[in-house]
Amino acid sequence: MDLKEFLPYQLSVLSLKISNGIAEHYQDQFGINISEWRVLVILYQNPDITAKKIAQLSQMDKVRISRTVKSLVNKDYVSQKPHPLDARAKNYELNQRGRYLMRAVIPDALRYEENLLSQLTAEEREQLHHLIGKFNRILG
Amino acid sequence: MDLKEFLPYQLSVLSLKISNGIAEHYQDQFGINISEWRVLVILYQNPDITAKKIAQLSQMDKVRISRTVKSLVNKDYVSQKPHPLDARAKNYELNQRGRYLMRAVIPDALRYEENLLSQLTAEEREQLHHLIGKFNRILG
DNA sequence: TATTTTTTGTTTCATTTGAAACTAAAATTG
DNA sequence: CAATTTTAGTTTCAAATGAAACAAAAAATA
Repeated sequence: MDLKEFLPYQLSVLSLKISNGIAEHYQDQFGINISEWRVLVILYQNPDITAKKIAQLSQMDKVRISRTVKSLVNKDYVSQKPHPLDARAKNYELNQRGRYLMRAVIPDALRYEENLLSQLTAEEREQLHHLIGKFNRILG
Repeated sequence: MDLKEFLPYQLSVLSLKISNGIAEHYQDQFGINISEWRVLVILYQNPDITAKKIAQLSQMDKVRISRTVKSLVNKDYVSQKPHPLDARAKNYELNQRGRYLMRAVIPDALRYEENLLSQLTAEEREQLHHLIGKFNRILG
């Protein structure tokens, strides 16, 4: 039994390497963490949604969403308004500063991904894509 | 820009799914967490080593090693003795209970991995192995 | 309509984490 | 061989996390 050959271990190490690299980069360049980045992407594509919807779309826990949205409102990237039909909820959307930020961050993120993927052959990229899909189906 | 298609996001979700699944399983079945599991595997293969050596072999932080080893000693799976040449360090090894535990845990872990891998074709397994190696080389 | 149950979101609490500070010992240097 | 630097490991601190308890509103039920 060799830990280094054990698949779950390999995946965990790999994924940690990638997320830590990205987290550090976003923090340095834009002062946002991974949770904030994820919520920002969701809001970029889905204006005027509630925390619940953000949780669904991001696969993140509701406590984390609550805190992340609060932080993004404090940092003045996101604005909130009362939900028209449900007094418990609020609708969130990127404000001008938020949209401006995203126009800088997104190309940067895509470059990061592109840089990673560019070091694979077309065949390897295809295989990677296929395997991720397969694992997600297996793991539900 | 679709978060669900973004490679770092996909990898993070995938790896979290797998580690959480395993962590829960180990906790339920054996009362040990991922850190403990990793250190136990290392000690199974490397008797009489120091915390520093465990850190090197496991890729884990020294603070985490310090706490994990302490916990394993408290749970009476690991014994310690003074290092013959360095009074700062101790040598750790599995005791009888620890070896007994590992004889139960390791086949269980291998079954878990086996079950995951068995749902891939031989070709997919080969590709997976290749891609993990490649990513590790890319990411240093 | 009044009561109960469910849902949305926040807060509290305990746990995990690792950076930084620290202790003590070993190695190096003058 | 004293003084300094490095190393092994622990403790302290602050941040991140999520389960559980909570508040408030909506929905379901009687």
